[in-house]
Amino acid sequence: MTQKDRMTPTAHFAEKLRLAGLRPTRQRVAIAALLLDGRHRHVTADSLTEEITTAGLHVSGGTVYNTLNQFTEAGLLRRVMVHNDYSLFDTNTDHHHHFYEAENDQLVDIPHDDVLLAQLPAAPDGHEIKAVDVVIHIQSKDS
Amino acid sequence: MTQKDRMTPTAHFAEKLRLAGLRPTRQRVAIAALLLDGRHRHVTADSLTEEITTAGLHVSGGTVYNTLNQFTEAGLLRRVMVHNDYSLFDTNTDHHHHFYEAENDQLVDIPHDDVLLAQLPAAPDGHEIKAVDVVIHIQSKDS
DNA sequence: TATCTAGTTTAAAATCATTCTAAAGAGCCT
DNA sequence: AGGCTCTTTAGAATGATTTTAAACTAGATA
Repeated sequence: MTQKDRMTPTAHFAEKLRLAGLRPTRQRVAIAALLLDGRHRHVTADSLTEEITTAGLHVSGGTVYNTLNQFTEAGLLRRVMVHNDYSLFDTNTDHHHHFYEAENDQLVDIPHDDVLLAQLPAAPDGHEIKAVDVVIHIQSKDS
Repeated sequence: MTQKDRMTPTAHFAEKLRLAGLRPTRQRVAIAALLLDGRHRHVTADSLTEEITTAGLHVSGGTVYNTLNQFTEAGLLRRVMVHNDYSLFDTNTDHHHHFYEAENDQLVDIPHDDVLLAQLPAAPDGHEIKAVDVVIHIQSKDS
């Protein structure tokens, strides 16, 4: 039985935040409990606010944005770039890619191994590769 | 000597727009002359407005946005998705990828052949692949 | 446990890229 | 030239995100 198993859910997420260098405030722990439970999904500031409300809680709009940015910065979330309308965050931080259907603004994960990058260019002088994002744009066959 | 060689620059771009299904208005021809001359680069609504001004012309803000969107829709430009701050357009519509350095908001083209996608997943049912975008995020080694 | 302080949260205002509006203008067909 | 539709215009509106300044709190210290 690990330490984690003995912790209350709150203590578990508080610890996770501390490890990520973030002070475990009430708001951050609440959001972590919603987003970092291992379920993989895509959220927006709006959808997260909705979840918070549904959970019977309240976190100000500014804090929702700040938290999403801080979690991303800390590597607890991943920002997905497919359009410029609003920010999308992925609770799956493992290396994987995405299908994106613009017409319905649908984002679907692609398992890591389904894309094989056989050859990559060297990073420009003085730079190193931080991440490789592959977005496959798709559309309905009949559209 | 081709037809194109005999045309005035304006007639050449007007023709290009017509072929793309866009009525060659004064504003669209002017923007086409700036962006579609074969030079590969990345522009924003702002940088384009600046170019227009430098050329001694004036096009309203709304029209700059509309034109950028219409050109993209028509396949004369390509939208590049690397951040959510503002829209970026690539005058190179050939298939190629990008390096992106977030720290300095630097976007660099990667020649088509420098990335080899050896394996791609099948598109979800009823869908087909429209485009595959690869963005390689880089950072300075010392940062 | 009371106190302190830096980091946080808050609601509201501010920002800023982009889109929309209604009126004036311009391709282009006859 | 006349007319019809598509465009352009300046300015207002939108909407996501950030900023503000004041109130609050986690965590360290006494």
